[in-house]
Amino acid sequence: MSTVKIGDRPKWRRRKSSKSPTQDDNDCASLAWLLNFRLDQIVNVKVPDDGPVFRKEPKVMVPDTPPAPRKPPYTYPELIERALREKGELTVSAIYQWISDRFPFYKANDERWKNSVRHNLSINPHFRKGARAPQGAGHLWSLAANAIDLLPLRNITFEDEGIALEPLQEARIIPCPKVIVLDEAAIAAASIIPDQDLFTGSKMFLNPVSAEQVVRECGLITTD
DNA sequence: TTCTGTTTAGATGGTG
DNA sequence: CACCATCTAAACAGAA
Repeated sequence: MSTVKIGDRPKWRRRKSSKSPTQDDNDCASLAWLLNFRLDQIVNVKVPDDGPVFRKEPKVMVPDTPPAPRKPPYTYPELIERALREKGELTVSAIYQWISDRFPFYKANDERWKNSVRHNLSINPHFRKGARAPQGAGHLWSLAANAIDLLPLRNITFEDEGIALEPLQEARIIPCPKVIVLDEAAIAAASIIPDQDLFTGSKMFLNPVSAEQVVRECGLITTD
């Protein structure tokens, strides 16, 4: 498990641009370099991180700011999953709201964790994008039919954190059309079956595992 | 313009 | 050490 991040220390790192360098990037007058600049890497001085600032006097260290809320021990997929199990289906902004309401660590005006939430919604097959939201921007997100409960896998619960949770309702499951489920199975199968041609449907299996078998073995659900 | 959604890339920590 | 899961950052496109 990763243990970093928000609030631990700033990351003055910027991703290398995938674009070719522009004139501005090479221009000495550009201030873009400043974003990467850390004084403490150039000279031997201590640059305080973003954490609470401590006064030197009195002898007892007193934080100037109240202690920052501790990062909850849940991953983003776990947080999103719980929100969706509790509410059925939510827009992205409602997921933000659900998380920041329950976990002060995730401040409503912090863009960083929200980016991660969107990232997880996009890449995690646990989550399905449904119809457009009736009002507001974006779509309604819900749990995929084959989504399993993530938290029990780690033997933790939200109650461990003293978080007041509403009773779970039967999550609204977006039924996956069989073709989509089989696509996922085909992808899974492709990872264990060398030389399978997904496009031509070639049957040159080195290991005779069919997509249907993967569906069965992996517990994927088909909806006819 | 802002928000949403997708994608890519890199960092980090755990595990075998 | 390699691999994996996760987190974070960022670029970018499309919709409202």
